[in-house]
Amino acid sequence: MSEEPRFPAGLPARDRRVGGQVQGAIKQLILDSRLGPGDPLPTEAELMDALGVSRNSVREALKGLQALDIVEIRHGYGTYVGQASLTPLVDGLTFRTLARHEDAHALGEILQIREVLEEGLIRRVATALGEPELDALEDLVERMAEAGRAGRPFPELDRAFHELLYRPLGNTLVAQLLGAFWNVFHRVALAQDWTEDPSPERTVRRHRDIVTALRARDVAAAQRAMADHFRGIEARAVRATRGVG
Amino acid sequence: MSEEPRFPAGLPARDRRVGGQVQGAIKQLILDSRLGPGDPLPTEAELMDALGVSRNSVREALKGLQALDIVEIRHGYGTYVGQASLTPLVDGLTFRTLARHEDAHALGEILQIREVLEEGLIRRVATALGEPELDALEDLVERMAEAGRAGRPFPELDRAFHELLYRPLGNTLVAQLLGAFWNVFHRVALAQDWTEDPSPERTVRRHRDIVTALRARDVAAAQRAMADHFRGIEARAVRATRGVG
DNA sequence: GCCCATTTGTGCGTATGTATT
DNA sequence: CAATACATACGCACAAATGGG
Repeated sequence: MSEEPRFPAGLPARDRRVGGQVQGAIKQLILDSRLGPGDPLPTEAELMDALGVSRNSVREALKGLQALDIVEIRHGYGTYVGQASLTPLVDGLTFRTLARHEDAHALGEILQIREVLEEGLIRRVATALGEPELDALEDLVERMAEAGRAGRPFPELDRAFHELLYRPLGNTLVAQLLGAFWNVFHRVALAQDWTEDPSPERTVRRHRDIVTALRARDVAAAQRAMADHFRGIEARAVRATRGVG
Repeated sequence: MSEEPRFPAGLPARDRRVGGQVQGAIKQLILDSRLGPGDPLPTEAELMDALGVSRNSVREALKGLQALDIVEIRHGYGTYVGQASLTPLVDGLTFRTLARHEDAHALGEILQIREVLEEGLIRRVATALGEPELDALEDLVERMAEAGRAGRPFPELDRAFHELLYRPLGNTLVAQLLGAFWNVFHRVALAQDWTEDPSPERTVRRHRDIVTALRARDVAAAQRAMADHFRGIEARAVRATRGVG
């Protein structure tokens, strides 16, 4: 077994895994250039010149970064720094949940994380919520009740409620994370049959209980209301999956 | 074949382009064929034939799926179904944290999520932990103390402690999620200067307090110990970032 | 409205690296 | 070691989209 140098003298030394190296180089370029979301990146031609690789390699690297929402590619216009959002997590988790053949357990895991997060967060946000925020939350509950009476589902209102609830924390990541889990959960649920809420008025009441507890500054009651809320979702989930299986 | 309506500009562009469609087709192929992690995928030639697109399009789509850990590409061997792990989240969050120019706030957000999660989880796991698990945790603490006395840092032991702690929950997602946040946090910290723990014995003691409280089946004390643990990390973080800024 | 330059998207051919048999 | 199968990389040509004159 000879340890001869792998690269002939006449050829430029090319690292293995050029694709991965190019991705790293582009990420480093963004960091070094202090570029923020929305800022334009060099064109593919400039990148292949700057990095000394072919256009295909540049494009494949950009495709990988696009999947991570690190870059954003606009056809016929240019490449830009992405938002680095949590959409890759949503895509990955939805696929993962759909691919594992026992959806019930996978959905239960997601649900438990949401529950732990929201139960802990509501305690932290309870004192930070002012009257205007509480009014806005109550308004959302009213619109939920309205939609429920009209027989319309209200996933957007539910989502908005939870997002608004934790806004005072100023933690943008936790909002996006909860949104991501919410997306995965409802997307997987949509891929199966159980989109209809069997008892909307119950769901509305649980949300109203949360607001009431918060208005009374009763942290423990708010936590209990949130736990009840998730117990309701859980019951819905096991009933649906049992019905399917 | 239905003609898709024009989407508003807000939608991510990759969902309506051919490249995105090829990604979706490959994902659907995996789901329809009931393939699991590690199973082989059709070769590039077969994919371009099956989907009616060129090799470049297939490769770019695969590169995107590889970034999401949905497929795994082995040079010269073949493409396989990936683990759908949370590595994309790690990559995305590390980049996001490094790209936002105020690392302190971004790290604080991650830390708060870890804290909320672990504080809620330890309550749920407290009753499920048996004597063997507690012994294993205590053993880890002993090895931490040993490493601390020898002046060696012990990030792996810290990581193992928290992973072992929540194993009885049987929630694989939460373990991976905590691991992902841990990775991001320490990777970003490594990209700056503050890798050294100023007071290892303090860190060891906080872990020991957690085990002690768990052994006494004192849930409230365990939660307090966990909160103290994170208070320590927080203090370390603000001190380091203040020193840098 | 049309044309045109720029930029990304797609397809094809070819050579090379890598792992299995 | 040779043959085979496959991914990796490069280069070129053309199509499609966008924005501006």
